[in-house]
Amino acid sequence: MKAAKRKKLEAKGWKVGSADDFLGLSPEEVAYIEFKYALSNSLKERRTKEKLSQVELAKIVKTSQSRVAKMEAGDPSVSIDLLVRSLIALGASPKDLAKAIA
Amino acid sequence: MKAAKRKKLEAKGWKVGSADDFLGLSPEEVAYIEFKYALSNSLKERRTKEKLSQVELAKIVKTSQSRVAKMEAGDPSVSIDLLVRSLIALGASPKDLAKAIA
DNA sequence: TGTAAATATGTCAAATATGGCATAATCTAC
DNA sequence: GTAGATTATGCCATATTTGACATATTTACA
Repeated sequence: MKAAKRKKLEAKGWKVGSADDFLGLSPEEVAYIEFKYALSNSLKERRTKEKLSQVELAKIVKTSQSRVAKMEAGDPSVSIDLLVRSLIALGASPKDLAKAIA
Repeated sequence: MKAAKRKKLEAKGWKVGSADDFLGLSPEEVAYIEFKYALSNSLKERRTKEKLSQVELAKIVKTSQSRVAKMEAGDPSVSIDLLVRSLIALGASPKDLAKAIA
């Protein structure tokens, strides 16, 4: 992992370095983060395709606009659970979810 | 949803009825639960295929045997995050994950 | 059968995620 | 430009998830 990307992740609050404190994330950590990013992107895609604002989506998912923003930003404070529930609320099927992460 | 299955879910702690208090879960709730079950099953499959005990897997994932048991049981107290992290720790690729949930 | 390994279940304090709120930054038409 | 809408960021009290532990139950096999 490049130092620049690493810095960016650290600045965003990712806990980097539990496995290797200098060279970067472990493959497992990378895989996990990429999994989340994939869901984030899929969520943003779906929302914009439906021409919903974050406020409108927040209402549908019963959360707040700020949390929707954090979901789409891949903020480390948001769980995969919330991302999946939000995608489902937007009508994503299991196949859609599979396609998003594969 | 059948009353029997419903009772079983309720007994296990699923919050049933937020949408429709008698007839069952909302489609979104069902989709979410099925998503989790798919990951649970995939985890158990992988673990047994690798001939690992729950204790051994717990060590790999840095959790406890009891939590592994709950993961595999689809216990409502376990998050998708933990299931995904565990699957990744067992070597599941994004494709594997996609296949598990599709 | 007994008994040892494996798995399941219940509980809890600590860690993490949550919605909600305020406010800042950014975008969009006029 | 600037007003209004949208999105981003920071914070916090509450809620949920966590690993760990004890203990119960089931399984495998002599």
